[in-house]
Amino acid sequence: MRDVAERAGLSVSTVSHVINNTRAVSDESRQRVMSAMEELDYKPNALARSLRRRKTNTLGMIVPDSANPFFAEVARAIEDTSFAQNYSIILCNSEGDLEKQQAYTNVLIENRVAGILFVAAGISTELVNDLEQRRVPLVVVDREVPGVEVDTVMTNHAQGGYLATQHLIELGHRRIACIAGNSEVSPSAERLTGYRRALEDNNLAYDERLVVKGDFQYESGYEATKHLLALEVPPSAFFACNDLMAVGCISAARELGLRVPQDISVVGFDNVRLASFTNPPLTTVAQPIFEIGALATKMLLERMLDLDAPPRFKRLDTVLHIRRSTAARADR
Amino acid sequence: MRDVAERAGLSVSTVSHVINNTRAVSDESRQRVMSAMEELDYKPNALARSLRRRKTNTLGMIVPDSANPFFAEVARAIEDTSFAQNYSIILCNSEGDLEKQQAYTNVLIENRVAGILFVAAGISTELVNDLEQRRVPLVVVDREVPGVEVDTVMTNHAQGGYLATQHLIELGHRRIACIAGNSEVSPSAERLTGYRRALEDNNLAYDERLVVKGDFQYESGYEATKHLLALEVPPSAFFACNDLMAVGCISAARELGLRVPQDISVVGFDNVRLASFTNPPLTTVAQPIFEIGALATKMLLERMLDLDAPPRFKRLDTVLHIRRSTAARADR
DNA sequence: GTGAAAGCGCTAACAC
DNA sequence: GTGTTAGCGCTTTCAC
Repeated sequence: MRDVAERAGLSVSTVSHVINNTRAVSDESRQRVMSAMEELDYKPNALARSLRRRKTNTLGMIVPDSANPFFAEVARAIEDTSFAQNYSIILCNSEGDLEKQQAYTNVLIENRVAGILFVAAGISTELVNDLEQRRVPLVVVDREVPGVEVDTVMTNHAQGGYLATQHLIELGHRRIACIAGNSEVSPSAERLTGYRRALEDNNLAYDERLVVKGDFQYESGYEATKHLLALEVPPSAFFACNDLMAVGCISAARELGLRVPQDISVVGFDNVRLASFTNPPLTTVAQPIFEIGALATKMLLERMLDLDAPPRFKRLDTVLHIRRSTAARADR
Repeated sequence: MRDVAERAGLSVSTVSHVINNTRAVSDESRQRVMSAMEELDYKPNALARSLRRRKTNTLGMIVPDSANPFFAEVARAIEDTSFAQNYSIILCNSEGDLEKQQAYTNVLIENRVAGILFVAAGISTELVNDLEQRRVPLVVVDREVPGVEVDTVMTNHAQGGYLATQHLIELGHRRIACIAGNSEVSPSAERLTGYRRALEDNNLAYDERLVVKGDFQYESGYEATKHLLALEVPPSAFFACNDLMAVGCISAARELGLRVPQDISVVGFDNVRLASFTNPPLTTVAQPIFEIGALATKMLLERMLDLDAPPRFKRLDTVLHIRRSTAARADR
C-alpha cells in the first residue's frame, strides 16, 4: 500500500480511504490511486487489515468427514453462501474425534475466525462455554447439544423417521427393520423415535431384534442387512437411517438374490444427489440440505452482529421422496 | 501476549521465545510463562504472527465442486495431509467458472496463503504466470496446463482408459461405447485416447457414433446411455469416463429393462467409495485418490521451500478393479 | 479533502 | 539468559 501511495503521490491514509470507500476523496485523487493500484497490481493484505480491524472474513467449518456425501453437500452449501457474503471457509475434518476437534478449534481461534460452524460435531458443554467466553460466534448444525443454549439448525429427524416408516406401513409391510445410526447422537436417536412412533400409531409391536446399529457408512448398512435377512423371520422392509446405509442395504439384498422392491423395500434418509441414481432409485426422506447450510451460515452471520441476542433453534421439515426402492408387500 | 508477559513478570520477547522455542530460556522463566499462558488461556494471534513472519500456515484449495464424490475425496486427502503438516485449508468451489476462480484466487492472495492447490481447475497460462510473478507456490492437480511449466500431479488417464477398454474387449465385447467427459480438458481427452488405442490394438474400428460427451455428472451418464441404447445397433458395453456417469448409465439401462452385466457391461473410472456399493458393484479404473491428494500437498510444501527448483510432473498409475458390472458378452 | 501518527499482536535484530 | 526496539501492512483518530 505504501508503494501505491508513493506512486499516486498521496498519503497512505488517503489510499486506504479510497480502497475502503470510507471518506470523501476528490475525483482526481481517486483516479490516481486507482491507476497506481492497477499498475502495481496491488492486492491488499488481509492479514494486516484483519489484525487492525480485529475481525477476519474467515469462518471455520468443522465436519466429521467432508468426503461423506451428506456432509459434502452441506459443506458445499455453507461454502457457497459464505462466499456470496464475502467470507472464506477453513475446512476441518474432525472424524468425530474429540481431540481432533479441539485441535481444529484451537487453530480456528488462533486464526481469529469470525465464527465457527460445527456440523454434526460431538460438541461438548465445556467447548461451547469456552467459545462463548472467548466471544467466538458459533452455530451448531445437525446436532443437539444437551443442556446448552446455542444457535442450532436441525432437521426434524423424528418427523422424517415417521414419514419413512409410515410409508412402509401403508405399503402393507409389517416387519420393518431399522438400520439406525449410533443412537447416542441426536439426529440418529430421533430418527429411531420417529420409527417407533409410527409403529405405535399403527399398532405394530416394536421388535428390538429388527433394529440394528450402523455408523452411517455404506459398509454398516451392508452388514446390518446381512444380519437382518438371516433372522428366522426376516423383515420385508428396511428403514435405513441414511442413504449410504440404504445403498449398502440394497447391495447386500442383491447379493442374497433378493430383488428391490419386489422382495424387500428400502427407504433411506438425506436424499443426497446419489439417491436419484441408485439401482433402483431410492425412496428417501429428504433433508433440505442446501437450506440447512444456507440457514446455518445466515444465523452465524447474524450472531456475529449481536453476540448477546437470545440463541435460536431452527428445525427444518423433511419431505418423503417416493422413488422405486419401495413397493407393496408381496403376499407370503 | 502482553498480558502473559505482565502476568509472568517477563518481557514480551521472552514470552515469544518460549512459545516458539527459539532461544534458551531458564527453566524458571519458562515455567512462569507456561503457567501464565495457562491461567489466561492464551492463544497466540496467528494473524499477527503471519504478518510479521510474512508467511501463513494456510493453503488455498480450488476445486470445481467439493460435493462431487471424486473431488470430495481428493479434497479430503489434501486436507488430511495438510493438517498433519500444520497447514489449514481454505476451501474454494469454482464450479469450473473462470471468473469465480479468479475471484477465489484473489481472496487467497489477499489472505497471503502459503500456496494454492488447483484441483481440476481450468487454469490459464496468464493465471499461472501471474501467480509465479507474485511468487505464490502452486500445484495443479488432475489437469495439464498446456505450454506452462507448473508442478503437476496427474493420473495416467490414458492407461486407465486403455485398461477399461481392454477389459471389455477381453470379455468379448465388440461394440463398446464411451461416455466421455468434456473432451477439451486433459484427463477427459486422455481417457478417450486410451479407449481408442485399445480398440486399435485389437483391430476394432473406432465408431464415433459410439462416443458421446457427458459432463461427469450422474445425469449425463443417464442421458448418454438412453441415447446410445436407442442406436440401431446398440453397444453391448460401456466405458463411462467416471463413476458417476457409470452409475447414471446403469440407472438408464435398468429403466430400459436391461440387466447389468448380463445384457450390458459397464466400467467406470475413479473408484470412489460408492463404486463398491452400486448395484451391481462397479467394475472401475481406480485412481489412487488419497495418494493424489497427499502427493500434491507434499509437492506444494516442497515447492514452498524452493520456488526456483525445476517444476515436477508426476503421473500416477491406475488399477482396474473388476467387480460385478462387467461380464462376457452374451451371444446374439 | 488530506495528512500524520498511533497501534493491532506479534517476531527478530540488536544490545547487554 | 533477558530486555528494548523496530516494524510487518493496514485502519482510524485527530488535526488541519
